[in-house]
Amino acid sequence: MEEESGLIKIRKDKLAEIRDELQINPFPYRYDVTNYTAEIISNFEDYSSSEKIVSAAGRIMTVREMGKASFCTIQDRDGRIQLYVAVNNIGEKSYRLFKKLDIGDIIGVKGTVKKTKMGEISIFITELTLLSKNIRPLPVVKEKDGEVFDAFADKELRYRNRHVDLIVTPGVKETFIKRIAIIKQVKQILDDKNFYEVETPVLQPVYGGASASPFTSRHRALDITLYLRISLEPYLKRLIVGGFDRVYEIGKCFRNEGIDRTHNPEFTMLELYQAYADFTDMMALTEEIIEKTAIAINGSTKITCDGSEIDLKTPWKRLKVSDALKEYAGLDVLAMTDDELKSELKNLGVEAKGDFIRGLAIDEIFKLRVEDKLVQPIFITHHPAETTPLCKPDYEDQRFLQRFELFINATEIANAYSESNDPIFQRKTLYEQSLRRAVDEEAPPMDENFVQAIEAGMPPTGGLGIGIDRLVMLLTGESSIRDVLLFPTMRPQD
RNA sequence: GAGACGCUAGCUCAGUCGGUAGAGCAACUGCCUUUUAAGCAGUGGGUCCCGAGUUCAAUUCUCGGGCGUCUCACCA
Repeated sequence: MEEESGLIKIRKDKLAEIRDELQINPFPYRYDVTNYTAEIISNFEDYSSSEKIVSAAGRIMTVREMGKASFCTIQDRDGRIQLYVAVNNIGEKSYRLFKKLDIGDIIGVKGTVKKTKMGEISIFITELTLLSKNIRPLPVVKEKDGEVFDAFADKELRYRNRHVDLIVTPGVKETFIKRIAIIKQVKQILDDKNFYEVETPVLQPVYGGASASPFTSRHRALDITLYLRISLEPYLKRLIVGGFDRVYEIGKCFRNEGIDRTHNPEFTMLELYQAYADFTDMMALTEEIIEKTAIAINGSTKITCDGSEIDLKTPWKRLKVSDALKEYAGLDVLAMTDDELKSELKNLGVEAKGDFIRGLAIDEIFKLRVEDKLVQPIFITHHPAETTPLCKPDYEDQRFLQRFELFINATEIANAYSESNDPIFQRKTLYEQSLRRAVDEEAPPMDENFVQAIEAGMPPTGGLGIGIDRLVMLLTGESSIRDVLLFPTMRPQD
């Protein structure tokens, strides 16, 4: 049992008084809510002139008690409204109840809507029903003229007690409602294009589709190790083979890595696969998804992130990795010898993992020299072939891939390929990748069943992955992934 | 992984050049029938993150630990 603070004891005593002295059930079963606070305020003229009886429910957020008449404010799903609570209007017993109520209690009220002398739209209540008694006090956050006083500001407490944060911190709930709307909008765009939304296994005997350490679990009855997926790719491609010509999934992926401003161990990915398409189709689709969603959510393609003004208006710039290195770092990597690349890496302080691999070296230099300069939306294309085994080489130059990454605000937002569908090539590249486990523990193991699926014949396919959390960060202007995750991963206390 | 910073009342914070601590809000009691960061008067509330060391004495100094925030690095 947690040790009890005095404040909780006092509230428990009040709870008992409400039950025993007033003979009121503090936790009744239901309440007929016919009005939301925001809706009452927007319909004020109608409701006040017709003297309509409104019925609303919400949590008490402020109380101003004055003898025999008082004011308080309740908060419901998307707004607040002031209540005028007078003993003449609700009677002695209800007023005695009101005096025992606290900030944080949930009540139902009925009454008419009027403006007070000070001009604030209020429900002049005639009926008060306690719906739930709070016994653990909430932080009391006050506001005047948009200025917030005594904010619930400790981020650790906010993340560990998100339920409290959602109640008392202005704007938090709105961010998550935006997140919901963003996902809904993205799905709408894909559904309109006849994509099937599917669900694939989270628990997998073999993981793949990315280079990352997995979380490991154990199935007892089967006595096998199962991994939490690190990407959606391997199973979605099996569905393309299976004849679902357009599929997508928005779901959690898990990577056993560090936590920072842009990384959480579990995060939400959108991956989609479209048969008969290539990476240029994926570029067009990416532009459409993000531009349309931005307009649907913010009414504009302009956003502000970490102080940068960014315009998501399409079309976006496209630049090959090698050209980006020329433009942003002054390096002509195509003309550089291996030794020159090695020395550049050394200058950047990178230690080689295993044998020198030219393509990986170029990719590494790109990340360190170019990525943080990519603020406006840009498709970076034609990565070195060695960076992924799952993508088709470009027909013009087999050293590079038909791949792009979308960068916005110096962060990778999307990644897409013309998917590899040559089974001979695929078996070879995946096998070679599995050998890299000797020097790179994040290289995934061989997935024989996946290769057999490709051997069954996969149509030419374009694939696209979008980090949903990062997209939400962009469109809400949040700079930490924790602020767009309802319950970010935290180390437990104690 | 590195560095900086933080942890004191329910919340936001101050403070103690080493002598076990304060404010505002919240809470409690009283007054108040149009308030809105309501007001007025009064009252209570603390393992000062944990442990060790130094000291007559540690919340304060030193060391170690925990947790977090931020920045950097890593994470196709």
